[in-house]
Amino acid sequence: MKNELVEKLVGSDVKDISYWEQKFPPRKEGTIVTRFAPSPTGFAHIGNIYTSMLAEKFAHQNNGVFILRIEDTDGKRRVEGAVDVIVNSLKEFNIHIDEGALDEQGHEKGSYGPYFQSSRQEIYLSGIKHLLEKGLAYPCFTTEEELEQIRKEQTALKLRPGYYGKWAKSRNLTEEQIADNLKTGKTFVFRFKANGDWNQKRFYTDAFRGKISMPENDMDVVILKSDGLPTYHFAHIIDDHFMRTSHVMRTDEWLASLPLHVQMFEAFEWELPSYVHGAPIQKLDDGNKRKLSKRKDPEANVAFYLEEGYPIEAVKEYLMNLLNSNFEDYKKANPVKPLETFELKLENLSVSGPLLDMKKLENISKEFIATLSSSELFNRWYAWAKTYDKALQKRLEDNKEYVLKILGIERDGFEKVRKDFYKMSAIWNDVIYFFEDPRHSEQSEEPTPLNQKLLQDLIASYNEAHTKDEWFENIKRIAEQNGFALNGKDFKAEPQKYKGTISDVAGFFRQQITGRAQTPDLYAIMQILGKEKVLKRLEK
RNA sequence: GGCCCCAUCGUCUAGCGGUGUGGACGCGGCCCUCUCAAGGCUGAAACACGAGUUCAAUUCUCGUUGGGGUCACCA
Repeated sequence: MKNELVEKLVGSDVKDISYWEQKFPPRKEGTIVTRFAPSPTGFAHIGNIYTSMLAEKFAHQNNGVFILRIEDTDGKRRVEGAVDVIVNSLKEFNIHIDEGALDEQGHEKGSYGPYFQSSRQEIYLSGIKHLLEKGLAYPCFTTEEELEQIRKEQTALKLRPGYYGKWAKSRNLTEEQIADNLKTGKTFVFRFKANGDWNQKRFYTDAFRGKISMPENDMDVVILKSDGLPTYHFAHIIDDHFMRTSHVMRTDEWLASLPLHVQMFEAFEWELPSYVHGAPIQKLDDGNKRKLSKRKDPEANVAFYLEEGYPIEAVKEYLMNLLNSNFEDYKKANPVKPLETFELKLENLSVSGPLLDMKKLENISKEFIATLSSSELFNRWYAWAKTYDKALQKRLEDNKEYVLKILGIERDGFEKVRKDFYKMSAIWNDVIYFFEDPRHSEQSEEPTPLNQKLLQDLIASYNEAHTKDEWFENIKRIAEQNGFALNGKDFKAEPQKYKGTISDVAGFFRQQITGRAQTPDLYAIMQILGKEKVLKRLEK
C-alpha cells in the first residue's frame, strides 16, 4: 500500500516500527519474562491469583521478570478503581510485581512500558502501519449490519461463520476505493489479512501440552477497533513482543486462537514466545464442570477469602497444590520451608481444570493455623476484625489477656496442637461461651434429679486451686458415688449395674458449663473462666 | 454444528508396557482417653466403553461416549 494512503489511514506522525524495536531492546539472553494481563473489571477472581502465582513463580524461580499489564482496551468493561482491586489482591497474596505496578514515587516500574494498553496507542499504530505497508492488514468498512447479514447467510449454508475468503468484502478493495470510503467519512476497523489455509493442518507448540495439530487461520480478524484501540489478539502480539515476554502463560480458552497468534508473529517476522495454556479452576454444578462464575460463586472472588479470614498462606498453599500436585509431598518433607523454595515444574501442571475443594482448603487452613502461637493467632484475628468486624475488634482490645489465654489452650508449648480453627470469621463462634453464659442462648431442659445431684456434688466440691489431676480425681469420685462406671470396660461388662460411664458425667458438666458437646479440655476452660463464672453456670 | 483440549477413588492426584493402582482431603471403624480435638491403626472408594498393537495394557494407536473450551469492533 502506498505511503500516502497509509498516512491517511493511521496519521502522518506515526513512528516506524523500528523505533520501538530500539526503544525496547531484547533483554539479556535467556531471561524468563512472564506477565499477568488482566482486564480491569473491578473483580479479582481467584483464578487470576492462580494464574499469576504460576507466572510469578515461574519467572522468579528462574531469576526472571514478572510483569503486570493492564488490558484496558474495552471501554465497556472499564470500571473505576478496578486496577487497585487487582493490585491490592496481588499484594495481599504477596505476589511480587517487577514491572507495571507503581513504585513508592507513584511511577510505573520497568522500562518496557507503558504497561496500560490504553496508553500504548502509538505503538499499536506503528504496528498497523507496518502491516499496511507489507499488505498484511487492511481497513475494513463492512458495517455491523452487513456482518450480521454475512453470518446469517453462512449459517443458512452451514458454513463456518466469520470474515474470511470471499466473505471478506473489504479485503480486496483498491486503494482508490479505500480513499473514496475515507472521503465519505465512513467508520472503519483494521483487519489482519490472514494467509492461512483452513484445510491445511499445522502443528503448534504448547510448552507443556506439546504439539497440537490445528487448521491454519484464515479469518481476517479485527486487530484495531473503530475506537482506535487494539483487540486482544493484536495487543498480545505487540505487547508481548516489545515487552520481550518469554513465556505467555494463560488459560486454555486461548488455545483456539493460537494459530492466529502464531500467524501474526510470523507476519511481523518476530520470534515466537513459548506458550503455556493452563486449565482454569472449575466447580461442580449439577453434575457438570464449569468455570467459577463471579456472579454465582462467592468463592470465585478473592475478597471472599479475605472476608472469611482464610490465612493467605493456606490459600496459596492450596492453589500451589492445584498447580503442582507434588507440592503436597514437598510440604510434607519440608514443613517449615516457605512456599517460595518449592520448584514448580511446567510438566507437573494440571491439564484438565481442577475442581475447587473447600474441604481441602479448610484442612490446609487448620494445619496452618495450628502452627501459629497464641499471640500470632491473636494478631491475625485482630487484624481481620479490624477490617471486617468492628464490634469484635473492640472486644478483642478490651479482653486481650483473656483471649490470649483462650487461644492458647492446647496450643503454646503443645506438641500436638488442636486444629479446630480454619478461618478468622469462625473463631468467635467457637469461643463465644467464654463470654456468654450458654444457658441464656439455649433452652436447656429441666434437669433430672440425677443431674441435679451431680451438679450439687460438683458445686460442693469445686476448688479452683485444684490441679488437673486433683480435678480428675474429684470428677471420678462424683461419678462413682452416683453410680457411674469409671471406665468403658466396666460399663460394657455390666451395663445394668451402672447409670452410665464417667464420660457421660464429664460430658454433662461440659454441656452445662459451655453449652457444647465439643470443646477443648474442660479443665483448661474452667481455669480461664474462673470460679465465679463456673459456679454460676453450674447453679440451677 | 465445525475445530481443539481432556478422561485413574466423591475431590486433588501418583503412575509414564509387567505394580496387590500409591498418597492427600472427605467419609466409616478400632485404639488411646474424664470429654473434645489431635494422634496411631484400619476400612469402603477409581483406571468411562469398544477395538487394535503386544507374550503382556491404566499406560501405546484408533474409534465411541462423556465433560470442557472456542467460533465478537470482550478479554
